Amino acid sequence: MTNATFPKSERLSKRDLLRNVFTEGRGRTYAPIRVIYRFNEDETVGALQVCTSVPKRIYAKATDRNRLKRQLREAYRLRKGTLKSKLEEKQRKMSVVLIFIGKEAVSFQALQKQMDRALNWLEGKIE
RNA sequence: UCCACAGACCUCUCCGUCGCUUCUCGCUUGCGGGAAGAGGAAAGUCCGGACAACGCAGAGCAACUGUACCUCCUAACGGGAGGGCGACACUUUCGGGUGUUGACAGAUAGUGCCACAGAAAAUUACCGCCCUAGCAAUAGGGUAAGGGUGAAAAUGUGCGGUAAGAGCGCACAGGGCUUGGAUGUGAAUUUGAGUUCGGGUAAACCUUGCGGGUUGAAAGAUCAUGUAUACCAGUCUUUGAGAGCUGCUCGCUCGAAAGCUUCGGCGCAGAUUGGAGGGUAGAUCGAUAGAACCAAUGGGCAACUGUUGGUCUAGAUAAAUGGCGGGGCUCCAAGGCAAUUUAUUGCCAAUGAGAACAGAAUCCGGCUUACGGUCUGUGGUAUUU
RNA sequence: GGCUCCGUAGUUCAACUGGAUAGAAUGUCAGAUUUCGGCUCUGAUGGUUGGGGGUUCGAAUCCUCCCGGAGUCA
Repeated sequence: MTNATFPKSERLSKRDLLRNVFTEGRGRTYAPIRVIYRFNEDETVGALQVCTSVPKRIYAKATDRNRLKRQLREAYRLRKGTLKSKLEEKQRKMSVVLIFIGKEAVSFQALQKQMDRALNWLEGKIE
């Protein structure tokens, strides 16, 4: 597995980029995970930036939201290698938002399986 | 055994591995090593502070707002400790004791309100009783004993007294106010004298004592980018103009609202010229060593605190504690083994779970609310020996 | 993170500053009218006044603690 880290530079935190993803991005849903992505030409950021989110409307307690975000981030971190290397190969930049929209928590194995399918779909979009 | 209350403690642990945040060391400057990394409530934002900006000539009154038995603790508090008084419960050898609890100043400073019912809800007169006038019906007056109403009815009982009655007088009992003595730092307790008998409501207005400038870290400071309608200075023009989460502010005249008195200072707005650099987005500081924690010892009934020694204990900014594998421990328990009282006790234990409430956001002291477990103490209850 | 405000039938609003059965419209249901339906008329239905505790003789109203919702501040 190549480079399974998740430093701060790979997190989507700039306000303009985040707003653009939600207004102009394209998305698809894989079981409990909603994926939204958008290509960008910002020169100050790296090739791939990701933001995780859990809606407050479904999970009212902060502890539940924190735990789901950690699991979502962990599943992404372990499987993102091929997507990132392909982006660097094709000289493209991508912003991604991962939203947990399930009504109840699922096991980590099931989450990871759906994450694989979502990342494969994103790889297919790089052309 | 169960229930209630009070107090103390804990919030699984260890190893490996892949990652996250901060600090630190090393060098090859983006990698490696090391250290640390959520709570008792981090919550609600209900109080009190620290800190910051703005305001402030000084002072008094008013207004607004909070608070309210006493003493102490504390940086401060509406918090806490101890005490007083009242209420309730239990108990009693009827002296009291124990426990729980109270927004516990003033209703004898004033104003208001007290529905329905009732004669009357606070200078009361419907029935009744009594007196006078009258043949009588009735009229005038006296009265608060009796009647019923209501949440609440003019202190209660007895005797005297009277036309009938009435604290009108007296005795006993009870309450209020003023005042003297004793005890106590004080609230207060106890006792003597005088006076008095005036319903409730202040979580109605209010009165009295004490306190409060306003706004809050999205406060505020700095940097880079960079330019206004904002700011400063000069000149000219005009009489009304701008601002506001702050007791709105300002020279003269008039007028409406904005609180007053003494007193100090000062023109406002528009145009234009020059200076200067606002907003937006970002970074850094604020910002983590403190009214800190732990231990020993001294003081105090206690809250708390003095001294000495030791420790460094989260600082993130879309927001850091997670994933996987293994061991231990605890709990639930299918089932197995042994013993006998044949339905109980003891031992072993696959599998499963590691919980409940819940995630720091400037920081402290409290309060309130949510909630799992262990231990100790007190009280109650039932059972067995 | 701070500050401010609100909560009454299924829905939209009342209830005169504490006074008794919490009222009106609309909705729903039933009946009448109509060949049938609508409109119309009549009647009924529906509330732990967001929840708990307190003050008071009495609370939707006053006080306090929670719960839920909304607005606002760079």
